[in-house]
Amino acid sequence: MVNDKRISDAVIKRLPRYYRYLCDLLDSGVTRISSGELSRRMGVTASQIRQDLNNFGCFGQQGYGYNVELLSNEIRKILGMVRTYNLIIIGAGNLGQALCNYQNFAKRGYIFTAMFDINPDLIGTTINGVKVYDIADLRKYLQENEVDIAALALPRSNSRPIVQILDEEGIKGIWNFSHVDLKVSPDVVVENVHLTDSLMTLSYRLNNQVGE
Amino acid sequence: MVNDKRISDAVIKRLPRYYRYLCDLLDSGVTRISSGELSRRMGVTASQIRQDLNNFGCFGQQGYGYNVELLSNEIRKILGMVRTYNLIIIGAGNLGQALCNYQNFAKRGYIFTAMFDINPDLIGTTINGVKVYDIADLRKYLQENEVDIAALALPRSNSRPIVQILDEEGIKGIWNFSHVDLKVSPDVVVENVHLTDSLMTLSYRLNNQVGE
DNA sequence: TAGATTGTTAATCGATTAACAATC
DNA sequence: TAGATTGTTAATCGATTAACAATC
Repeated sequence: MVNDKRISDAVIKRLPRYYRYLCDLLDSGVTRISSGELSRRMGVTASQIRQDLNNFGCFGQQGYGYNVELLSNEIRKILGMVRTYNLIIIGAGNLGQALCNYQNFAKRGYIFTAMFDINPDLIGTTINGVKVYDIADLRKYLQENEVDIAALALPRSNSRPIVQILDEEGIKGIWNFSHVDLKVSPDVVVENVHLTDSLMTLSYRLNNQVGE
Repeated sequence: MVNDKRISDAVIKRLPRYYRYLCDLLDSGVTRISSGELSRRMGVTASQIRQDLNNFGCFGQQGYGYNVELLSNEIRKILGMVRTYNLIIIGAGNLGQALCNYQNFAKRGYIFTAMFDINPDLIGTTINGVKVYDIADLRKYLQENEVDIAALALPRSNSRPIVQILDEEGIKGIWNFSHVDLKVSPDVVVENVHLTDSLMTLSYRLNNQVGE
């Protein structure tokens, strides 16, 4: 894909939701949908749906709407879900294990290939078929294996040196669950999941009764 | 607080990050900070920081900047972190257990008081001091106990009837980890954490090398 | 063909940034 | 006092919504 005008983050963040609705429609046997009908179901404007999609191509047909299967496939392509990704998990604690045990990721092509921890009791064990390595072997592992994404599921206090190793060994993406902003090379993609921040936002809205 | 002009979601979402930086500053013994210096550290504009804060009050002083402790306290108040919240976790699987075991939430006043599951092997057990109840007893529990927030950590297929019970029994907030959009009364606050969506966004950016 | 619905341009709305008077 | 920095207004930028010609 040639780099046309840069696509805004707001649009990208909406794509997975479109994809989810389209998959649901497909499952319930709906073959075509108009932006108007989809807008009613999703609670967004039809204009926005059409604008968003037209950032990537013309997937609809005047007078008909969108073919659900075709459109869902297109979005899958746009999101890069037409290949598999190798993920490692740094931190084999509760969260790391939860991620590793969650079956839906593998279904969509996100494959956990290794976990790393500092705790000797965990090193050498296997979680959902994934081996837990000594964190000391992280660099070696990265040099010998193809890794796309590292999920950071460790306390923020330990993340700095780990992130440096990941960066130096050319990691492409970091899925960051540790409660700190990462400093990495500009070509490393970081996706933050700050659970504490999310909970704070929730409690703000609880007290200022925004509702929905 | 009187309902002035409605404060935008974008602003609210940035508050926890300000709060995090301010706490870090406090920990490292910094007592005052200007919007200019904070903007350099956080990588946002000073204008934005001042605009954001002035939605809630005048916390700074010309020629001086902001008192770190005072400002962090103000933001804590704004976010509603000056009281405790009772949370229950629906779904005592890996994710539910991970949430329950994470110590940082309790530190900030988010207290897990009960878990619920459908699995007989889990019911009656205790995780990090929190008892796992039969999901069949959810309604009764809600009627007999003060619950502020329910964390939904269960498969999407099971969420519908559970959400209805929560709604009917007057839950105030739902922290939704299940991969589906909830239909609830307009006064129930929903905060979504869609991990799969987050991973899709990451893989999009991986393929379209946005970097940072 | 007539009706429906897209793709796309134009209008509106809101959020971010810049500028600067007020003031500590 | 002079320098620094806020709070706030004005300018800019970008995102959302509305409108409609094109066309299936």
